[in-house]
Amino acid sequence: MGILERRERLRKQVRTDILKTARDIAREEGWQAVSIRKIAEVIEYSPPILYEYFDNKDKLLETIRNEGFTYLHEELQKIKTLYRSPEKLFIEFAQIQWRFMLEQTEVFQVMFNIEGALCQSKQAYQIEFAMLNNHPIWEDLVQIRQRSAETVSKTFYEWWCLTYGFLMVSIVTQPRQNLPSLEPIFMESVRRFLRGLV
Amino acid sequence: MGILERRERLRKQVRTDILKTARDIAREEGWQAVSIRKIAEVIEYSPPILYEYFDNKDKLLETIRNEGFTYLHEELQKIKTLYRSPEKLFIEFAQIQWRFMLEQTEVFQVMFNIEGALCQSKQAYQIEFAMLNNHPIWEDLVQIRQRSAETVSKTFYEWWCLTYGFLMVSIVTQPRQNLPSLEPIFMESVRRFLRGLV
DNA sequence: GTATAAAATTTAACAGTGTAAAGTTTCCTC
DNA sequence: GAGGAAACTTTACACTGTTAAATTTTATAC
Repeated sequence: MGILERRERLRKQVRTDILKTARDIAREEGWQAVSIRKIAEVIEYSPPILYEYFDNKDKLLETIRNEGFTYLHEELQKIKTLYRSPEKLFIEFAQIQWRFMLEQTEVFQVMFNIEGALCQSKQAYQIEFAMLNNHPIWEDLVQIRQRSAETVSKTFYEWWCLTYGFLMVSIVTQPRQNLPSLEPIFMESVRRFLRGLV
Repeated sequence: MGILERRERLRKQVRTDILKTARDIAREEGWQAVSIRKIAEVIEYSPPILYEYFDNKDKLLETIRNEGFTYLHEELQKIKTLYRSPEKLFIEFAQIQWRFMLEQTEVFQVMFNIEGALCQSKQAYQIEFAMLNNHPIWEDLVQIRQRSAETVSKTFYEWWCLTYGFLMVSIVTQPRQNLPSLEPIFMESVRRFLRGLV
């Protein structure tokens, strides 16, 4: 009896449709324009159906946020096998972060609660910083800085703030067409930071 | 006839009351909880009265944002007379930025559209970056870096992103009670940046 | 002091929001 | 085909920003 499986497939499809629609509306009109009713209209269901898939709007955004962080972790894992030099790895990852912000701006906005995106749950950040010990980029940081674990932990936070902070400021304060011209400046900041570490 | 003047005084008072109330609610419950009706209730007027003072909610937030930037500019002007060394000046200003974020968190949130605060008008940023040429901190940056105007302009943007970016990331991702412990890390980032400039 | 004009303020309304409860339809099993 | 469960919709509530119309308060002229 493939009925249950078919139902399960459909459920999964609707779920991803909801997430995609939310991102689409956010991309077109900004997060302040994303409403349960609008999503429902696009996926051609009545609004309460969304609550069969997500407890509330906040959990929906939390899912998008988590998917964003997951994507970046995966990208980092990929390039970890390509670059042996820690410096190269950091620089490459900074480029990935920049591209991510440009191409999936609306996801980035949810990840850091900017520009009208608001996800009250801060669980993702706790996980992010709790991962410190087995964070994909962590061991490389140890390689560059031959210091105590605490020092490296601090440096990791500095790195986090430098990269994501630069992206946040840029996306919030700069008009879209300006962003590409700012990438070299971002990369120079990253390189300067890495140089300052030795 | 002091009638008109009394009216004008009262108008000014109500206006500042509106701004203060908005900040108060934001401080207590977050910006997503700030509504025209709630502000009206606190200042004991009916909601439409607020539109006699601000065109719309966005302009109200814009005012709070502008006051935030103005405050920081003034603080910078003050310390400019105290410190002759550019490095010292930058470090001191970074400390002022940190204090400002801690003590006027809700204003900082509006300034950078984070955590539910959303002011669509981006005029303040345009002004901020247009001021580049006569920005209070600008001339000191030239002193440290003996380079072309373009290079210094880039470095100014890097500085902006480093400081405000660090604050943004910290305020969004960290629980309140963690923030004080992060100030030294912030200051170290700032010092490392300045060291990297020479 | 009262009538009149102007200014100040409120009430009512519209179209939108997230979300819960109740009602309805569709589907699957026996 | 009947019974029951699953899927889905309708309705409702308490909010939101904002506008137009109605009302009250105030200041001036007689």
